[in-house]
Amino acid sequence: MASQTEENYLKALYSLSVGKMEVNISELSAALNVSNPTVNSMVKNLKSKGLVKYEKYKPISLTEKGRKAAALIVRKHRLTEMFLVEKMGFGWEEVHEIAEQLEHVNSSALFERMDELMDHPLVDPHGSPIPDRQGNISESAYEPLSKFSSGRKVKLAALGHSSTEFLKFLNSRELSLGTEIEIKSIETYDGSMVLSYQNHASETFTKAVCESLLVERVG
Amino acid sequence: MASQTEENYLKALYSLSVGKMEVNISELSAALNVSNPTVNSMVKNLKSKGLVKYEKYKPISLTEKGRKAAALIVRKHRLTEMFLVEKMGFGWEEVHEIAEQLEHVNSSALFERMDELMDHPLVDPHGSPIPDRQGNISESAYEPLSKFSSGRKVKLAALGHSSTEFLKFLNSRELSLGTEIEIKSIETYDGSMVLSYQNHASETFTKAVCESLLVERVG
DNA sequence: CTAATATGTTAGAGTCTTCTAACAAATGTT
DNA sequence: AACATTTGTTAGAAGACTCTAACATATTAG
Ligand SMILES: [Mn+2]
Ligand SMILES: [Mn+2]
Ligand SMILES: [Mn+2]
Ligand SMILES: [Mn+2]
Repeated sequence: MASQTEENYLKALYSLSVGKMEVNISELSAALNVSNPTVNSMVKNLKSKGLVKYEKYKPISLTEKGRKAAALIVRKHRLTEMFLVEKMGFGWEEVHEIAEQLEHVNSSALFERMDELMDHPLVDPHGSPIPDRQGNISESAYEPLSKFSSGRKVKLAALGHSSTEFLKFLNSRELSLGTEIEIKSIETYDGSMVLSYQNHASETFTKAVCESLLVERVG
Repeated sequence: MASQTEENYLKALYSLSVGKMEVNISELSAALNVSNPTVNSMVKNLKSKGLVKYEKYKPISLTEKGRKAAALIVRKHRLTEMFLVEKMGFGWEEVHEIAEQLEHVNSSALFERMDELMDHPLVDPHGSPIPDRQGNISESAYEPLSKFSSGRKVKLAALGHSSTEFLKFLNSRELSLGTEIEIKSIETYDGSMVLSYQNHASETFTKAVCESLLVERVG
């Protein structure tokens, strides 16, 4: 059984590994808000437990065992977030901090019950996929809105990141997952996009925002 | 903010203080499954934080601050147990271990939402009262079934203790909170009672069991 | 009241997680 | 290539929580 601290290291390593296959000591210390020497010693510890691959001065990667362990924590995190939104009425911007704690609860019964009560959801409230009981995850193939051109109709499917500030910003624009969006025009100077959706005829979003809006084609 | 470990000490101290006003080092170490010296040093630590009163070789008691802190953890524990039973379909014998972990989650929003979703329940699934937001608790005045005499009609209101084994035993006899019970007869030799309730015309319970069945008079 | 027993305390140490200071290796820049 | 910068490692220490062994005090029994 990994400690709560070890679990947080595994999960951070897992998130940082998306796309890339290897992670630096410094990236991990930044993500976890601890010093480099702290990460260095914890990585040695995780190596001794067969959870990470690591050689002095080389980047770190998860072993298959470590990847699975991390995915199962992510599963608990995302099931919790979805449960808080779907069954307890929280907003999508309120759930991450709570899930950060609940993900360490040791009770398969609790998370299996959440899963059942929600009819086995496939994604969390931010559109990120929920790993299955075996730790397998179907990485979603959505593309950033910024990749599309004027006139295109798309549907908001997920977010590139889910900071509270970003989520509150989207709330203020009444933009939520599943919303159908039409690209009215694109400003060539700074890449900002003018969008139309629901009862918003014309809302402008910066390029940075549009890169974090992951969408799928519609129609 | 008290650590999870400190919270468990406070809560144990709180439970052991019911009735009595003071608690021994040894009682506490037995309850928490740690050694006497461990408790000794933790008690000094809690004293330094103003949570307990303690002098060398004397029994321990909670300060008002400590009592309130403990009651608020008990509140989270019992709200969680009730939520797991009422909203997630767990049995009353399954929830204690999960609540033992969830009670340490730092999120007033989570527990307030549970409270709201259940319409501010007054007791947990074992009939124990839930302290209010201020840490006030209304100690219930139920009496053990063993105190009553033959012919008396009562209603099961709470349990003297809630070990998994006891709860499973009550499940096997289809006895749950709220059940109306009539005392058919009492065996003078060993104090065992023959009870009638619901579709059980005649069930015998030992004195020990009847002392843990807390009831209120009916009719 | 003394002796035996039970209970509580101190000392010293170990694990886990973290830090800072100092040093070493790798990388980037002229 | 030589120097400067970034990145990673080692050493040493601290705090939180736990233990065992040894000692001290309090309680109980004769
Ligand atoms: Mn999250
Ligand atoms: Mn976490
Ligand atoms: Mn309980
Ligand atoms: Mn607990």
